[in-house]
Amino acid sequence: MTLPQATRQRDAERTRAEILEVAQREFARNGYAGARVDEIAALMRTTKRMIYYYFGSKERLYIAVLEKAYAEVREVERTADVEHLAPVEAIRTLAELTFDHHDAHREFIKLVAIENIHQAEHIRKSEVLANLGTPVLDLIERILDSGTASGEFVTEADAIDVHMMISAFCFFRVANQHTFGALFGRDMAAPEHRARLRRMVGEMVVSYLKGPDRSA
Amino acid sequence: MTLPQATRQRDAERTRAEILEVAQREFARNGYAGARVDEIAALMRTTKRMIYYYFGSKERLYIAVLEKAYAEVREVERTADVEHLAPVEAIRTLAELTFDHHDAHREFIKLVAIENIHQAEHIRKSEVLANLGTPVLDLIERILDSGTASGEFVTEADAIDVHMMISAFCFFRVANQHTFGALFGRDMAAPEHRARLRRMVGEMVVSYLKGPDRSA
DNA sequence: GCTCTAATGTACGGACTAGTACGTTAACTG
DNA sequence: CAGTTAACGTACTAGTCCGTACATTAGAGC
Repeated sequence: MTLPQATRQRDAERTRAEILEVAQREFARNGYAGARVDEIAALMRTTKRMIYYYFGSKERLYIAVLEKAYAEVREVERTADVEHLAPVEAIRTLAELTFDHHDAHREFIKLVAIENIHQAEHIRKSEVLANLGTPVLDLIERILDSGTASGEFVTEADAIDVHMMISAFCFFRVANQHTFGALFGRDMAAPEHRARLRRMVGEMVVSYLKGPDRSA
Repeated sequence: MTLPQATRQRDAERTRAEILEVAQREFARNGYAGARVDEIAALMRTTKRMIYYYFGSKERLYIAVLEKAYAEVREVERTADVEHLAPVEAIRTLAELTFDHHDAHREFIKLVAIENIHQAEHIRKSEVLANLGTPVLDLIERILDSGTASGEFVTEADAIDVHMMISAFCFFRVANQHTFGALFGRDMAAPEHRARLRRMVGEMVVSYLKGPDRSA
């Protein structure tokens, strides 16, 4: 049989994938400037030569890592299934799923933080990422429309605002856990806090959208 | 007169201060690993030799930058005067002040983001920062107690949670503006969005604390 | 099996970068 | 105004790090 064997010694796909995987860890851990090409090579079965063979430069490797990470995240977003729920529960569930999602993709969070330090210059160099629409915005918009129509939501807010509010909470809890922990002595990643904060983000966005008119 | 003149050529205080100032810009712009000691020196009236004379190493310089930045921020927090307001307005105003504060200290925000990428290892090395209490927590606690006593706040939340919620929103808007802008085409720093988001953070925290029991 | 090329390994270069050895001078003290 | 020292400048080093020239081989197609 001439089918590609799992044990074959030369396998472009596999080598490329391994480089991306190891590189993501290294970049997430040390930032762009702090990441070492030699270190990435040392953690692989292959050599530094291959990194340049497949990606050309440290920067293009970094961009490839970003593209892969964003692609995976988008895939998860696409599978969020909350539209069968009533608006209040739909938006609460979406917030909690976003929370779980941030909780589960810490390396991605770090890459985003790193990219912001560099003012997103690498994302802007990538045609793939620059044109990456986000289906979650459409989803939020439909939920908001539905909630406004039924009168459950009274606060005027657009989908981007709501997405931002949810993301801010979830992102901060993961991205800033270290300085927050050092300064306030609270580990936001610990199970007991994690569970409470998860409920909090749902309550927060629902309360906000239901609006202030409670003394009516 | 032997008073130190503004034009004197040798002035330890002034040199030290200038190094810290330039270093803060350089670290905030490029991250810890990306910052160049030579570049800091090139942007000053003095030389690299002085950086090592006063701070000993790149890392100790970085820690000194962090300490100074945190000290300034704490000073601002200390001057927040909202306790004469009723609980709802107090917490709303505090949120908006926090918003303004983040808006005005972008370099500090970046330093915090950078420090989190390094898992706060430098903060933990600093005795000054490790023991930096935060008066804002006491303030929030008093507001919450007051609001709970008057029945205006029904949601159970502690001061750290509320502080986290506010900080997350304000921090994210500044820290993630670049990737957010690149992906969603919205500049959260633009004046029109800035003003709306400022109202949003106040509304958000007030709505959350007032709680869900509006259909009573 | 032979050939051709994609895939891989080795060894090194050139530029950069944190840190320092050594020398000098301004300014305070008495 | 002489002596002392804190403050400062120059020139260099040792090591690091991205990138590459050159050599080699596995495997696909004929």
